[in-house]
Amino acid sequence: MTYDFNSIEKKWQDYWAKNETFKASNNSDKPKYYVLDMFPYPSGAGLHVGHPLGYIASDIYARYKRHKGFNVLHPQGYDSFGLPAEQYAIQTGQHPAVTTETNIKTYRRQLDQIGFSFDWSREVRTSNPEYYKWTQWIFIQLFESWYNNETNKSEAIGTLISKFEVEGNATVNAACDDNIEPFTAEEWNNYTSEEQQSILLKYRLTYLAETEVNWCPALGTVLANDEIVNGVSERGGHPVVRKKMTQWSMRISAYAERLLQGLDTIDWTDSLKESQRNWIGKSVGASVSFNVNGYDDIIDVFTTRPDTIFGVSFMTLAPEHELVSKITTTEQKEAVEAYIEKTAKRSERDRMADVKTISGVFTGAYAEHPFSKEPIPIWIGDYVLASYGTGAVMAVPCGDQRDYDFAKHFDIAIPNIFEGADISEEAYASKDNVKITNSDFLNGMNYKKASKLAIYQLEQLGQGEGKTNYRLRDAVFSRQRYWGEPFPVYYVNGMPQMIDKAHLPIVLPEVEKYLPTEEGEPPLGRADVWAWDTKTNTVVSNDKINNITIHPLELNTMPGWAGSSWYFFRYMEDTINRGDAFATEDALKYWENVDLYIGGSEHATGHLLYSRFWVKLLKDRGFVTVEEPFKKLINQGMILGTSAFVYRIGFNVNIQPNDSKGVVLSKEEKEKVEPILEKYRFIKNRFYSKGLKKFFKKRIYSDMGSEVDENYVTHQKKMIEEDVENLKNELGLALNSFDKNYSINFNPLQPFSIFKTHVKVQYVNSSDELDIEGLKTDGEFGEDFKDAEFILEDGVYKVGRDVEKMSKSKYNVVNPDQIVEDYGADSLRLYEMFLGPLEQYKPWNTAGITGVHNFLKKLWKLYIGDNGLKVNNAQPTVDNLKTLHKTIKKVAEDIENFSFNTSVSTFMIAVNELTAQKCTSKDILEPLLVLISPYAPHISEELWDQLGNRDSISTVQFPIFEASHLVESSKEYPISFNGKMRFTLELPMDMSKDDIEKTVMAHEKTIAQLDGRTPKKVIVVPGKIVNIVG
RNA sequence: GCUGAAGUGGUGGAAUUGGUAGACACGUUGGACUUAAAAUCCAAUGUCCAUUAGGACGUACGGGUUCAAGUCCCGUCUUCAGUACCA
Repeated sequence: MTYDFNSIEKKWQDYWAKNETFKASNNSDKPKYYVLDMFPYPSGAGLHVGHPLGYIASDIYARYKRHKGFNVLHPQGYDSFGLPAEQYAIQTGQHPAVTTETNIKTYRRQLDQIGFSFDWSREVRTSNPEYYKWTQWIFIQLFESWYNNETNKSEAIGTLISKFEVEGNATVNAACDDNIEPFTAEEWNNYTSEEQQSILLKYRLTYLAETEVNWCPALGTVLANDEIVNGVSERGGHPVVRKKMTQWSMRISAYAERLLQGLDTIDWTDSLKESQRNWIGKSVGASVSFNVNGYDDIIDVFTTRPDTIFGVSFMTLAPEHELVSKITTTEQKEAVEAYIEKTAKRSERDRMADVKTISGVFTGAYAEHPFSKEPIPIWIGDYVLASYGTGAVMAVPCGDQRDYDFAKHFDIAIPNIFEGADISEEAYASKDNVKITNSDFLNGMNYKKASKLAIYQLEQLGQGEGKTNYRLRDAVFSRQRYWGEPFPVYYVNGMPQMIDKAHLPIVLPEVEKYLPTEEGEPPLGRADVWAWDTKTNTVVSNDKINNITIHPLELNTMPGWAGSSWYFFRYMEDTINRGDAFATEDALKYWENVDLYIGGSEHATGHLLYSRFWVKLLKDRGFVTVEEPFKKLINQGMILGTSAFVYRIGFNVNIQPNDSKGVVLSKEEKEKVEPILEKYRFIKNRFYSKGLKKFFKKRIYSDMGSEVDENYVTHQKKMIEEDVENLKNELGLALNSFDKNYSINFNPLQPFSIFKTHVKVQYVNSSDELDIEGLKTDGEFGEDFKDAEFILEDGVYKVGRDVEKMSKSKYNVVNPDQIVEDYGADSLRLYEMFLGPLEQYKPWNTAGITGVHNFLKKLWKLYIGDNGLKVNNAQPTVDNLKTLHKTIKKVAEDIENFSFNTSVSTFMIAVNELTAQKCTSKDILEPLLVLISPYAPHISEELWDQLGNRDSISTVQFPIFEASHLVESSKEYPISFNGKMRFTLELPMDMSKDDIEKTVMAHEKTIAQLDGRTPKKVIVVPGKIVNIVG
């Protein structure tokens, strides 16, 4: 019997599905363990070998935990709202729900064939109305909440209204908009309903506000900060501009401190926590108010260095600052306006890219120093960002490099307030090891003391206070897209109203086209049936809108992160109970939160921050009991593709007039010559093998002279002679017809250009040799290679290789389907783990899979011989037991440490040893299968079955390690001389230090090594090493 | 610039508290089996010197601590990732 992996894997996958082997129970005596993968977006391209990496790791862990006696929840689902399906819909007119369904089918088939132990009965899809009903419900909860800074948690909006009714807003300490006017209880009670609603919006955790958003014209939508990379959109790389729009926002900033503090309670990687800390960007300092001379206005600034208050020599406002136009003097008006116009034109991207250029204008106005009462000139400059802090800074050039550069550039005074600091070249930016001077009452103090006192004195003046600032901005929540969750919102007189929970879900309407309307409204603006009837509580036709009982519905949809911010709770609930709640109290109580979460690090500041925010809100409002969604998180590294390249060349030719005057070609002449030059600049149809590339690095053979070796010249000559001749002939013909004399010159430094083109990795074997015929007949490349000529080296065409991200456009994608068919899912699983540490980025190389595949064949042969099962009840030998228990120990440690690559090696060693030992003992081979089963479940189930077991191996107890089997009676001691190992010597384990020394010193090899010298010292570490010094 | 991670054979990688560097694989070379191929099995494989015995060098680079350093300390370089006028 041979190892027929295809039928074995099919058999067990069917068995697991039929018996619901991995269905989790919400009622169990066993301890719970929740293992979760970041759920995939089902793209049209299907899975490539990089995708399952994390799933395999989490599956091994889940299966291990089952062996360890845990009730394991290991679900999977789809993040099925998203841009690609919508883009596809725009192009083809196909409904995104249809393509999404097709893609999910492909994903499911691909996932199933890898043998994951998912509980599919709990699947979720964010685009299913029964799911997004609850996303809409959570949105309503956010709307119905405000953040009370006194209790440091969110409360129902009703508690805020009660306060307003009794005390007004003076005593309320809430996370809210900063432009709220104070009002009394009486005023509140006299406001119209609309005025009240408008005020409440400024307190709600999700609110409608006109915000500056990142508008991406190419995508026709708004993007969140984390969806922009280097000033362009993450998807597609389109430019992004600032634009004011009325949008739903999430008041995540209310949770900044708790999001920061919470990081200390969770087991995530340091780099991930650091990313979130940076994103939250807490800075502690003070706010200081400067009076503007001649006006009633004040300028508030935030500073982290209140101790340097006496070092202020100017102030800088962002060009967008609201006071600029008011305080600018007539003399400076023109310059200021010109500057504002100039900076407004510069895109955010330009401003970010160009950090070096210093620019700014004096407004002519002065502020008053709070202590010295000296006048301080007020400047504007675009190095101050309107969106951070108050959009104004107190500039302390001696202590801040940007202020320093600005002062130097505009020749503003740089007073030194640091004792003994040299500020002739740059600012002294460090807080440490320096005392304040020239600063009145702060003289002689260090940073800490001076800051404290400065804040105290500012408070006495009523011109400042201690303050903490966060970089974290509120998150824009509206998207001008079709394929996302509709908001459960309609508008009465422009004021948003929530639809009652009882009427959810509000289902995405049908539209004819998935594009924005001609008026620039989002795609939902095209829906004909998209109005809310408050009498019948149904969605009705738009033409019925009367703005009395029937109102327009919200046209935006929610962003991608809405559905993914809470899906981990949905899995906790069995499908049957999902109607009444997003998850029942019992389910939430039992599963609590995710014990292990595995996914990519690209979600560091998006999904992983927003989920934490929503969970904290749900906790505050009493819907869940946990403060954090993911206890432990591991980032799997990306599997990279090894791209293959073929090479083409071209000539860099110049045409020069023979007279020295350097007359250029006339227009007509140029027209004649250009096409010829173009033809040879890139010789399209000829491909050179990689090794021949080097012959094109240097000069053309004809002007090489004798300095170059024979080989070089002959090679190059052979290959390009014809081309050069043709080029010269064709050009010569053209040039001869001209009046002037021209000559053809190859660019002396770089006569050739080398071009590389991606080719499909499928046509390249493990020795980098290209299957030319396969490539030529590949339809996908069209005519590109059909008539091409391939110049070989040593009889073959060698491609160049480079490691890049796996992507369809780079032709380096490896599909797992083919691998599963050729080697089996168990081989794929083992190999993905064997590649290297989970967290690391690593290139894929299919050739190596034969190693793990051979291992599985050897494993099979250990159990099954030509005449069937070899396993018997033989008494295990000491060596058998040693091998087994060594393996148990190592594998258990590896899994706990997520070091899956090393356990695969351990299995190989174990099987190699047991094969050599000719082990047939069931007592050894049965537990070995349990060890291997999390990694290679199909073969393990099959052999387990053949050993006569009736039930699945999946919940069999993990073998128990017994140290007694590893106790050695002797040790192969390395004997080193001056730290260098020279030979080994087997000595009894219980031999004393002195005896070891005596035995070693008496050994002939020691004597030979020493060659008559007397050692200075002999180090003996029993059980470890002997080192002879001297 | 800042923050974080990393740098080990031809390749992926191993070495858990400082104690035999290169486990386990891939690849390569040679051999066995076969009419042949595939599959399988055996052997060699860090570099250099040497017929052998053996020796020298060797974990990015330069120093240091130690009987002993891939591992600890100081400095430098390179790569990758994140972030960036954040006051």
